Amino acid sequence: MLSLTKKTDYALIAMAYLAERPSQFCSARQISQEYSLPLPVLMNILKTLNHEGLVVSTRGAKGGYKIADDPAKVSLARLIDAVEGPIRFVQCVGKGEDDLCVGSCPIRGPVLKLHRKLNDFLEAATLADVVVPGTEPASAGVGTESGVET
Amino acid sequence: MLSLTKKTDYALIAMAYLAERPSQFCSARQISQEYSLPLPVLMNILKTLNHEGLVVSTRGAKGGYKIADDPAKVSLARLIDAVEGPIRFVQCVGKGEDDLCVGSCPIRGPVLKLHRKLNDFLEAATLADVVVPGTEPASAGVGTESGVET
DNA sequence: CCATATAGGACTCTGCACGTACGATATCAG
DNA sequence: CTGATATCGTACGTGCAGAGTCCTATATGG
Repeated sequence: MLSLTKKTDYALIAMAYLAERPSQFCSARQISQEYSLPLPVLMNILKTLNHEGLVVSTRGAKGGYKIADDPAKVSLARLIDAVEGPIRFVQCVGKGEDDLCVGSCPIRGPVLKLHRKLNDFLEAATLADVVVPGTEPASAGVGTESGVET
Repeated sequence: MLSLTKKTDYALIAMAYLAERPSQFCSARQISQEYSLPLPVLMNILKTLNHEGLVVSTRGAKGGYKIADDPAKVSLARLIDAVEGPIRFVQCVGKGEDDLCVGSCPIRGPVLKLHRKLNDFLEAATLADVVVPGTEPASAGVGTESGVET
């Protein structure tokens, strides 16, 4: 349904937390308590992030995680890709020989363009856009300020 | 995982098919045979599209579906919303009192902005962009005008 | 009347998101 | 050295949504 999973939510929160403390190691417990996230889940996510190189880890007592790169250099696309796997706006993006797209699919080309647009959008949006409250992420000239409720 | 479902794929194909034949009624069987889609599924989708007012239907022999509006006026957001329900880039968009966002969520505001950007992007992209091959789909302030060319 | 087509359900099956659990390993404090 | 704390790796279980099927009713054309 065109939504990110909770994993990405958690990952975003954790990365935001770490981005604000770039010089210290923070334990998963810290973050989970701060935002009431289920600890085991968060640990799994941090493990993944570590494995993908988005954070660095230190084991043992006083260990924890630290952000690996400058938040301004971490695109949302990379984060999502790390946590959820490759982004595929439509099914037949990465294959080329999808069962639907065997030469007869009339919407393949344009939809691919849309996919790239979305991808570029997520590439351009960085962690810094999410962390810093005042920042306008990628020219937000859209005035849709009304009624987000329901 | 940030992807559209097959329903949307099918709906897009069906709508594209109907958009190219705006003056005649086409049966679900026609479309399903043309693109090798499972007929019952396609019928379900067309039923939904009809219910949402995106197509008009005629029952009985020689019946079928016809596109309801000008393809240029049908946004992808509307189509997706019709088929898959409300678009929610992140979990806590439509509620305001999500379990995660009880005042302490540090990424809520910026993420909401991202959500709106994505939404506007899908609002701006229309069926015509998908149907007509040469059209540039929706340069709708999503930023990143990196010339993505096939 | 009969064939064809949609209308509108209910229904099953499967995969993934989500959360849990356990043992192993590495570091710090005493 | 020993114990406490933390990550590491992996495996398991549950619940829900996506994907597809089936059935009956209804309307139209021949």
